[in-house]
Amino acid sequence: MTADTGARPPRDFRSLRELMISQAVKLPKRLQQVADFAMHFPDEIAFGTVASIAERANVQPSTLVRFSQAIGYTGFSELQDIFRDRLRDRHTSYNERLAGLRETAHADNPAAKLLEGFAEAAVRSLNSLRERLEFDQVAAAAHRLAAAETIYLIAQRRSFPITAYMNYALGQLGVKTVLIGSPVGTDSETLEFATPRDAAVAISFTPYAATTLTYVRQVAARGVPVVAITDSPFSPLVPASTLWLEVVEADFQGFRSLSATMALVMTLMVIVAEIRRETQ
Amino acid sequence: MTADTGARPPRDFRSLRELMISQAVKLPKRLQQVADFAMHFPDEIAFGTVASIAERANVQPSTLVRFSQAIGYTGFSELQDIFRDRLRDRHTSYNERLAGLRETAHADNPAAKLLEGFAEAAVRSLNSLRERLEFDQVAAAAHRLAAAETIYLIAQRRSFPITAYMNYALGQLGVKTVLIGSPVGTDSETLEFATPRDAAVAISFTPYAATTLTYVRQVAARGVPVVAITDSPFSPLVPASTLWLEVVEADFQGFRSLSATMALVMTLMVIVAEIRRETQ
DNA sequence: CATGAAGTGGAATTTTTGTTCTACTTTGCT
DNA sequence: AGCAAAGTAGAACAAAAATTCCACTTCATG
Repeated sequence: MTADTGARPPRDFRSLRELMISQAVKLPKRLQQVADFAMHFPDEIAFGTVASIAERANVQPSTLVRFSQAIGYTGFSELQDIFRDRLRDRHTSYNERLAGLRETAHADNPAAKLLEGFAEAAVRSLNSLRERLEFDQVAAAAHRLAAAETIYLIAQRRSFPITAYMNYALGQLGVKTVLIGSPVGTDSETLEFATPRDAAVAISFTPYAATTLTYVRQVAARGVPVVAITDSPFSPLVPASTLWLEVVEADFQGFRSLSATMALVMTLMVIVAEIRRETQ
Repeated sequence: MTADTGARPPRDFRSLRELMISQAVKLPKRLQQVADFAMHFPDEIAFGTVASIAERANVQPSTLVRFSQAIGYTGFSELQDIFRDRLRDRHTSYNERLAGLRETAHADNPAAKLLEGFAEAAVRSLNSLRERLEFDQVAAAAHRLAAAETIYLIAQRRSFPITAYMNYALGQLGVKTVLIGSPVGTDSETLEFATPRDAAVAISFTPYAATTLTYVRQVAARGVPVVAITDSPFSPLVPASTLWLEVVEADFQGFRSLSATMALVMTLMVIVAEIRRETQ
């Protein structure tokens, strides 16, 4: 064993990078060459094989293993994991570090840990939405909804709060809505009043609530345009709807965030209100 | 060979995604399951091994290979390359893209700007909560609620979705709740059943809904412990409640985020459930 | 410049991984 | 209901990978 300090090796890319740059451990020529290569082409380390990387770095395969061990890992694969994690949840890495800092601060406080988890899941969901949302579809959905006389809001269980909020907010904006999911149990009858001049918004995530799907099919059969908000192209809502938007919420401890969906419907509602104002 | 169209398979992630969504090739159940998984956890495909992915997706290793071949690749590795390439050129420019894409590409896109605003407000709210929340108070609140026979949930207007969510989630956790704010108009009578052995959660932000305050005073007068969630020490809810938690939500275009409050109540609910489990 | 320790290259070995094959199950059709 | 076709699970196999090992080279030191 060469430069092994006995200390534990870095668990994340950031500190591994620090270590390599600082040269706290003086590495022999070939190993230093590997370090340089790794900092220069981190993706190569993440995706390559020992053989392929060795070739590109003009080094023997065994050198890569020795390098990994010199830093303190048991083998090359462990080192590679660090490089892969870095690419895994690209946008979470920053937040995770923040979380790590906080965790040490309130290490023994379960409430702090939980809040951190939920907040982190929410932020992750929001970032993924920012990156992946198809804004054309949002605009198309908004036009559909703006043209509707009445907007029927369909959601059950954990998605119900979203439609409850839409019901309130759209009311404030002067848009006529009907909130499905009332405890009165007359939802199906209520939906019989919907016409093709109206529209519906349906929200459902895995595992898709059966009644939501039933209602969507009911109104779709009546020719009512349906905007679905769901979490996968393979959601049963997709084939039943006119138009759909994808939101994937991260979860923590089995509780799925609602933040991204909330942000999406807020966006949608504001655009609907704007179109209404323009076309009046 | 199954659904192989003979056509050449996609060379980049984007078109592969399209293909899977469009269902141009109708896939059998297990292969569809793989497609679903791949779209949900693309990173898993990029870094995992056939065995590890198969396990996570609840599928046999051979299914992954058949899936790849059904799309037109010669084997799994070719498919995996697509997923890896996607991460390769993403990360390098992620920060630039974040800054650049949003401002240049969507410069004229109102939907993107709105979403950006709402997402940003949500993140800001969450961060402020993380920094400022008094975790001791959360623990105290959780103990009060855990000791309650029934938890009454009081909120109106824009806060109602929060209690609607709590009603659902606490139900899942086996905690008995009563959701105030039903359209039936019998809320005040319902609250007459509350006793000091119960508890209430009241949520209200500026401008404080009058009925929420009325209800809080009503139950407080009956000796029911009240946990208030509000946005200022000067909120009228504070003097009327046993215990209060502060959440300040940022807003954008007049729409206040609900993300921080959501994260807070999730935290609270999990702790309540934990205490219940321990003391039973 | 002799000598031991550290470093290195390349082949040998072991482990992991992707792929193929076959018996069995499900599905769709008459 | 019966039968062919399509789909699937799981083990067997082949390929490719990581790791180890050992002979050889370089370097520092007295």
